[in-house]
Amino acid sequence: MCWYSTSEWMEKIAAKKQTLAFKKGEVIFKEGSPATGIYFLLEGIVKVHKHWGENKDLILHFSKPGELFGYRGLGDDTIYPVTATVLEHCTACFVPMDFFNETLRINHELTLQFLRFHLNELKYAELRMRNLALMDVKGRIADAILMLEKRFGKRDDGFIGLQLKRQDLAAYAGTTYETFFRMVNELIKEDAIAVKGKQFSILNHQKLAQYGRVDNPLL
Amino acid sequence: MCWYSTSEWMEKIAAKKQTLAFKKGEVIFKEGSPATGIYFLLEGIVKVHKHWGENKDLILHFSKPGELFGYRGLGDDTIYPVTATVLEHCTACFVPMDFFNETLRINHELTLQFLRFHLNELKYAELRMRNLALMDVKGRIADAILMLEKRFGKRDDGFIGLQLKRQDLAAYAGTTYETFFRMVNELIKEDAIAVKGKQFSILNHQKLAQYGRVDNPLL
DNA sequence: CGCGGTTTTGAACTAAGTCAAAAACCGTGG
DNA sequence: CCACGGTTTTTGACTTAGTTCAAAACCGCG
Repeated sequence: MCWYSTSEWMEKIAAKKQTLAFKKGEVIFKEGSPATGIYFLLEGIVKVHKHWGENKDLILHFSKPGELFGYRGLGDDTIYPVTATVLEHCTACFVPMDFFNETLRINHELTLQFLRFHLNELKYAELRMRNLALMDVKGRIADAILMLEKRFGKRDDGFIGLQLKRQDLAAYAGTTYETFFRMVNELIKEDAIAVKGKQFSILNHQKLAQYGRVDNPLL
Repeated sequence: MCWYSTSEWMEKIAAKKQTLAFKKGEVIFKEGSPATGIYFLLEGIVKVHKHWGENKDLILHFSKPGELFGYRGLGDDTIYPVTATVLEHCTACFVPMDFFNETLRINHELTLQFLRFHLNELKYAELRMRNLALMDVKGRIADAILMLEKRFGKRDDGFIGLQLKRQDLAAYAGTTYETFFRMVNELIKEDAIAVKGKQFSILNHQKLAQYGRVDNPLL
């Protein structure tokens, strides 16, 4: 996910531009509002999500320090197609759209890396499309948990290095709170995972992967 | 969708490289097989899809002449994450991966266009993710039909310029054949669309858009 | 004319969503 | 240290959208 890992560009940016702080629960930008720039996350966790109807939304992505978000505002129309909300207090460095576009025009290496990054994002998005359309809820939840461990690692005690509300986990798996809850219980009963408060840990990757799927690039 | 429209690159390619012909029903490349290159479609229609389980699959995209497909094989792993199957007899020009990558390395303008294209693809994929997760079937079918008209235009008699099997339409909307059928009946009864064999036409965009959604960039 | 593939319909079934209401948990301020 | 109010968590009962299965009817075509 770190397309820019070999790029010095980001460091330069981070040093030069102003950094902003956002507190838990704050909305950084909202679906439908004009896209003014992209953000480079220095600390904290952000969720990127899309909503539908009154109180439904689907979480597309959790961003962690060192990653970009808001780049979905680039492209043909300059409106954020997603909302970004702070899950854990964060600081981010804001890069105005013009500046970023200009940089892309000039820096071929960066453009290539950015392209590469998006190719992977696209693949992942399409994988999830299929999962949402064809896989059952249990499988999607299994995938969600595997993804979390992969992306946020696990601590010494085995629990995943990121604690989320069940509501958010459910919204990532594309299901309701209650259904999520029931499925998690089943997974616990089957000794596939263990849960303690907001902490999740995977006991049996094998079993979990049976529900989810092998060909997930994030696993 | 025509990211390359202003690029001369494609013409050069099409002139230089060999073109291949595929007949209806033929699989051009298959999910999981090594990605050898990308294709530039000259004639015909191709569906790009992902499968799951025995007999389920989700259609991600219909490609028409003048478009690329197979670029999803680019990126970190060089395995096609999708299958491409011919819907209407087609000819395509094959561009080996190495060559394409090399071109990207050299041609900055092309890279930028390609990036732009993918940003839009990503947005669209994420929009559809949300639709699959949160919208009901009727809405997704409405969207599918609107998308078809938008992308393939309508003929003089008002019918959409592409005829698909219901099976494929259902697979695009992420539902079963039978459900698709029933929903289409409802839409007909409500005078939102008209159907004649494989031909679909939209009678009331307004009504259709109510089920689907305004914020679809393809509409 | 008959055969293979669609289309159409009905009925049964089930996965998942919805609603509602305890129970547990948590910070915070007295 | 406890009580309080609000947010999560946990459960049960119910509803329903959508799938599945199975069997007609239909249609184009060799």
